[in-house]
Amino acid sequence: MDDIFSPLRLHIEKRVHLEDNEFSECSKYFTYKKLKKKQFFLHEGEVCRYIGFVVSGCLRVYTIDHLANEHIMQFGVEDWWVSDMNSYLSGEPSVYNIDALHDSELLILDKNNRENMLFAVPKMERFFRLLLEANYIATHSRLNDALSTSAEERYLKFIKNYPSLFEKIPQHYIASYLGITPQSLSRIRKELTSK
Amino acid sequence: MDDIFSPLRLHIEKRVHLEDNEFSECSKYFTYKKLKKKQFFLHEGEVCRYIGFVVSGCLRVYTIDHLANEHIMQFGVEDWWVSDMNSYLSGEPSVYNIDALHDSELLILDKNNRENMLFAVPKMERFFRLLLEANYIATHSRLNDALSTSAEERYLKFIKNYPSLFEKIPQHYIASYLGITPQSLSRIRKELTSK
DNA sequence: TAAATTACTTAACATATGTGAATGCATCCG
DNA sequence: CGGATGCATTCACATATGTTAAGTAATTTA
Repeated sequence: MDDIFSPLRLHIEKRVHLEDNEFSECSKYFTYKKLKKKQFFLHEGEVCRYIGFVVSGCLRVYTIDHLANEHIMQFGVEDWWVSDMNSYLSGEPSVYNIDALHDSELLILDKNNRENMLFAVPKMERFFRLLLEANYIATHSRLNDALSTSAEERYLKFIKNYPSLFEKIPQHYIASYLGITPQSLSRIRKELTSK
Repeated sequence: MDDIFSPLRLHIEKRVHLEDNEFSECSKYFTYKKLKKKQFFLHEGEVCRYIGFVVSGCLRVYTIDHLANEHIMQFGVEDWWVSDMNSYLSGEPSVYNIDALHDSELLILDKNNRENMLFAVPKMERFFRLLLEANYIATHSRLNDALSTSAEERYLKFIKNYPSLFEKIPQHYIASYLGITPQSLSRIRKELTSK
C-alpha cells in the first residue's frame, strides 16, 4: 500500500533524498506489522530482531526494576523508531521491554533485510548513521537533564519538546518517563496551575 | 615511541586483532598530546576536532548549567577515549567541556586522519563501530540508573564498576558524576560506614 | 448495562537530597 | 615559610520527592 509507505518516505527524506526507484527498492525490505494495545514488540531477555518504524499508534520502551517498578526510557509514536539498537546490532539479549500503548502500525526491518537494503541502496547508510547520531544526542541530553534538573523542569521541557505526545499519553506514563511517581507529577501539575 | 603506542594497541586488540604492519599504519595517524592539570581538551561552543585516547592521567567531560553548576558526564582515564562524538561527527559546536584533572597524556586523532586511517586499515571500521556501541550501552544504562535508583545505589555501583577511578578522583567530582552535591555524598558515605 | 479496571487527584506523613555556613586539614604556590 | 586555596565533613534547616491510603471519574470489558 502506498498509503502505508508514504510516512516512511517522508521520514527518510528529512535526512537523505531518494529517487522514486530508490525508495521503492527500500520499501521491499520492510514488513508491515500491526500491534494491538498491550501487545509486545520485544520482551526483555529476547534478542531484538527488528527495528520498527512507527506509522501510527504509540509504543513504549521500558525496564522493570527489582521492585517491579517500570521505567520508561522512550516512547515511540508516528515518525519514530522503536528497537533496542544494542541488542539488534550485537545479537545480545535485550534488557528492555517494548509494548503498544495504543493499537499501532509498524514497518519492521530485520537485520538481514537491513544489510541487503544497505547494499542495494547505499544512500541509506547515511540515513542510519544520522539516525544513530540523533539518538546519541537525545540520550546524552536526557542523561544530562536527569542528573541536573528538577522534575518540574523536566516536565516543562517534555511538554515543550513533545506537545503531541503530551496529549496522547496518560500522565502516569509521562511520570515514569520523567523518573518520578504519578502522585509527584500530579502535585507538580497542581503547583504549576496555581502560578 | 613504542612505549606510548603500546597501550593503544592493547586497547584496540581487545576488540579486533591487528597484524604488526596494520597497527604501525594506524599509529601514523595519531598525534601525541600532553595536558597539564586544568588544561582544556575542549571548550563548550567549540567544534570537537579530535577524539583522544587516554594513555595516562585523567580527564572529565562536563556541562555547566544556568546556575554555573558543573555536571560531569564522563571521566576519561587510561584506556578510555574522550571526545564529544556528536560534535566530532556532525561538526556542530559542542555543549561539553573537557579538561584534565591530572597531568595527562593522550593520543589524538582528527577527523581527516581518522578517515584516512579507516581507508588504509578497514578493520578499524569494526573497532570504531564496537566502541560506539559500547558507549551507547553505557549511556543508556546510566540514564536508566539516574531515573530509577537512589544516589546511594548509584554510588555503590560506581565503586563496584570503577574501583580504580574511585581511588584517584576527589569525591566532589564523583558526587557531580552521580548527580548529587558533595555534602550529600559525604552524608551517604557516613551512613554506609555506620552499617 | 453492570462490574471491573484504570487514570488521576488529594492528603498526611516519611525520606532523600539540597543549601548555606562553619570547621579542620591538606596541599599548592609565591 | 606562610598565606591561599581546595577538599571533606558536619550541622541545622529547607525543599523535593516517595509512600500509603483513600476517593472519584473515566474507560474498558464481560
